[in-house]
Amino acid sequence: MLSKKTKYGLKALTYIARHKGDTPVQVGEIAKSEQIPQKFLESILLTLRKAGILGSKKGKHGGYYLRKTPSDIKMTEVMRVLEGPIAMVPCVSLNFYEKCDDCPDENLCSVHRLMVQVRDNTLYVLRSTTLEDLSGKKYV
Amino acid sequence: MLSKKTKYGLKALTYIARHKGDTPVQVGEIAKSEQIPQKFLESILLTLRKAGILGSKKGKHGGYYLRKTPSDIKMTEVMRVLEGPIAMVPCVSLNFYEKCDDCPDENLCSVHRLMVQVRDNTLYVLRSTTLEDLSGKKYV
DNA sequence: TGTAATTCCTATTAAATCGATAGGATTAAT
DNA sequence: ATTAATCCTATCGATTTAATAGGAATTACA
Repeated sequence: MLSKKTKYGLKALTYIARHKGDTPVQVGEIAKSEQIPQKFLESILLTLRKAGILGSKKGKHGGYYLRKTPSDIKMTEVMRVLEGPIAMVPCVSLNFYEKCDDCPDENLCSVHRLMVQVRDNTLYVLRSTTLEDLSGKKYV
Repeated sequence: MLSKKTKYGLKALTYIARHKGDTPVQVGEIAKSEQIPQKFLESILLTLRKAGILGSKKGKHGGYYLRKTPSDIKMTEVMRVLEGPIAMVPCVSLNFYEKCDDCPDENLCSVHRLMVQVRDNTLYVLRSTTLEDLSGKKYV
């Protein structure tokens, strides 16, 4: 299940990507427009900034902006920052690998092999989708 | 993240599918072999039985057996019973659909559209994989 | 220079979920 | 009867999630 954190984060990124002009976008504006609790959104954007996806300007007339052009922001990156591992089990995770306590041999584990398939298919989608795709009106 | 419930359930189903002979398989045997807490596994197999995937025989020499041949047990079915919706958000779920409170129009929601893609790819894998695939030695 | 507006940071909380355990009721074979 | 198994309900502790609270730091601008 996708966490609200990730959902809100994706919506906020989309909002910022659609924003015209070179002024940063304020949390309050996004929160209001997307119906997201402002304080919660603050912490999410902070996470995205620390991950290098967003930049920020403090003080009056401050706000957030993208550090890269939307077509360079892949969904794999965003999902890993907000949601964590893309794999459904740590033992098939590329970026957050962990061995299972139980499984003596991963290659013989039926669950492992199934989850590799799921991971590969999910990765394909997330790698080939960028923020530009999300923020466009059309979506193929 | 895949719950332990689902992971244990898949391992147990695989174990039962590999079992030779027409005697039912006992919880204790599976628990021991797969390193699963027995009481926890009991409740999982009960769930699978109520969902019609497993049958059971009570009393001495009792146990669990498959209600269908392994090649007829799709991963979509098992996952929905144990893990719940396959979709990452309720608003793109085929079997557990729920409208989002926020989103006024799903077709305009960037998250919705991304999650449809993820769902379709995951569904493809889970639909085309059966318990027979899991329990076979080889896996393509 | 002061005030308002904004991001930044840490801590806390309420609720939900997860993983597991407990204890016995029921059923069937011998 | 006795034994061995599934069946059922309830509970518990730990973790995670979603959100809130309160204020510190920074900046624009009158």
